[in-house]
Amino acid sequence: MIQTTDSAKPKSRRQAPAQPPLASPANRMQEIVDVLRDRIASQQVPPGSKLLEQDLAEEFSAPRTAVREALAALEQRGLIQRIPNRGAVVMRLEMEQVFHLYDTREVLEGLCSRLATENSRAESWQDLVEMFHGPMVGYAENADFDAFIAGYELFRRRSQTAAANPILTQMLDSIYEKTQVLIRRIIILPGRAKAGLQEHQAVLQAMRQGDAAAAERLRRSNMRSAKDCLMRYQKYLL
Amino acid sequence: MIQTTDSAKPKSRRQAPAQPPLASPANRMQEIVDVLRDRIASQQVPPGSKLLEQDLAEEFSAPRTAVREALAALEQRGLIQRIPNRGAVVMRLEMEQVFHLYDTREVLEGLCSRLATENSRAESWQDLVEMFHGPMVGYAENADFDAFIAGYELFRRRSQTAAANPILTQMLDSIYEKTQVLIRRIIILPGRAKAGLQEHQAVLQAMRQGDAAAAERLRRSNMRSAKDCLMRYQKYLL
DNA sequence: GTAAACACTATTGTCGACAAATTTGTTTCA
DNA sequence: TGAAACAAATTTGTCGACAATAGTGTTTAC
Repeated sequence: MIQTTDSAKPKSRRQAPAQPPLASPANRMQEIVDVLRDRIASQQVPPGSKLLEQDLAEEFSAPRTAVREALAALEQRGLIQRIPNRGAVVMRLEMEQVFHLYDTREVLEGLCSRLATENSRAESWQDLVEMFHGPMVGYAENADFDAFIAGYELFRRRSQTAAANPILTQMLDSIYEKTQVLIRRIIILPGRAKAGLQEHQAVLQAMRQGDAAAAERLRRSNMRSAKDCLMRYQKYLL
Repeated sequence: MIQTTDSAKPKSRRQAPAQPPLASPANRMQEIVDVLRDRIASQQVPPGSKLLEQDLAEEFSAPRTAVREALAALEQRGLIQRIPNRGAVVMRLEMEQVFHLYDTREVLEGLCSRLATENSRAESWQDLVEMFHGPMVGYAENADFDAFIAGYELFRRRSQTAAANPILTQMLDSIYEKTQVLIRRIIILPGRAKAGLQEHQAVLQAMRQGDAAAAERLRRSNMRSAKDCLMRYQKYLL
């Protein structure tokens, strides 16, 4: 009933293909998940929207079963809510939940910055330091929020990659995909872009000096500051 | 195609049943997930075991589709690995991954202790303080590891409840269900039970005094200490 | 005219049959 | 004897049909 498959090859048999396909035919579902995830994160489909299995099946020209699996996956990720016999709606995030997300994100981002600093040569952050003291300053002053946010994202990606912790990455991603849309609303709040810029500069300086503890502390205070801003202006946001 | 369902009741219709059933008929699958989760976490089914859909379907007397959904859920939780056309095997955790789990857990547990302290009256921790200075001392000395671990779990549960952060709870749980089996191996390492006891006493003292920052710091150093112990003896563990 | 009872439609949930792929067993050939 | 080629059985993947449930519109009774 339960057999542990300790990989021992008693006989030389036909060996498995070096490249387990897993690309084209099998996971038609994963594509549906990804597309819906993006739509939800970017609010192309607004919170509260109903997701009809039939419609999605036609749109992706996939059987309803595949759509169903995709919806199950999105439910587990907390992006949609499914009520038995009533269907799936895009999760609506309450302010309280946003605060919970930010509290959690604070410590995870701190860890991410610390690990990234510990695992990299200090000089490897030089280009980001220059970016945040050069172009990013202009973006903030000119209110070019798209470019500004793109800078943030680059910093995030680089940090996550350097941190090299898949569990951490997964958890941070699961937070991002829920709060992504908030960034654009926070950044336009009075003084927030400038404050965020300075805080990022401070974090990067610590990383550039190889001071992992300081990087963690500063990144946390950065997140905390963003949350404070959010709390102060919450009436204008949701 | 996309209609936001703003809950407005234009007419007084038959209203939905006060208790959305969601208990008996609908989620036959959830039970399968829970059972399998427990078996995997407790290593009743060892890492590397193959999980056959047919067998599980018969055991739970459920259609194979339900089992399939359950397996998809377990895969997303990172408890099993599914290879297309080849089936599902219980995930085997490498030492490297364990370290990643512990790094992440460190900051999350720290947050948990801090929030728990902030949200509760300081006196509410009195009973746990007494437990960790009373019975738990005996369990550690007599090597009654079952009782000792039960004490740990009580502390965890109380902390999580007091922290009142669902996102945090979910993430910590997803770590627990992967490392649960390790606790029993760490606790028997030379000096670990005693060290763990003292560290918990310190955390609880901070919580008892309402010092949230200290609670976070001490809990983190507790986790770090457990990880160090794990690293030192890793040869004897995996 | 309002509200309950009924019928109809739309949508989700369940299930088994069939197809595709992999593994296992057997035979064949050097 | 051993490895390749073939055949059989097991296992996973896909799909559409049917059942069950919730939502909507209509009728009926008071």
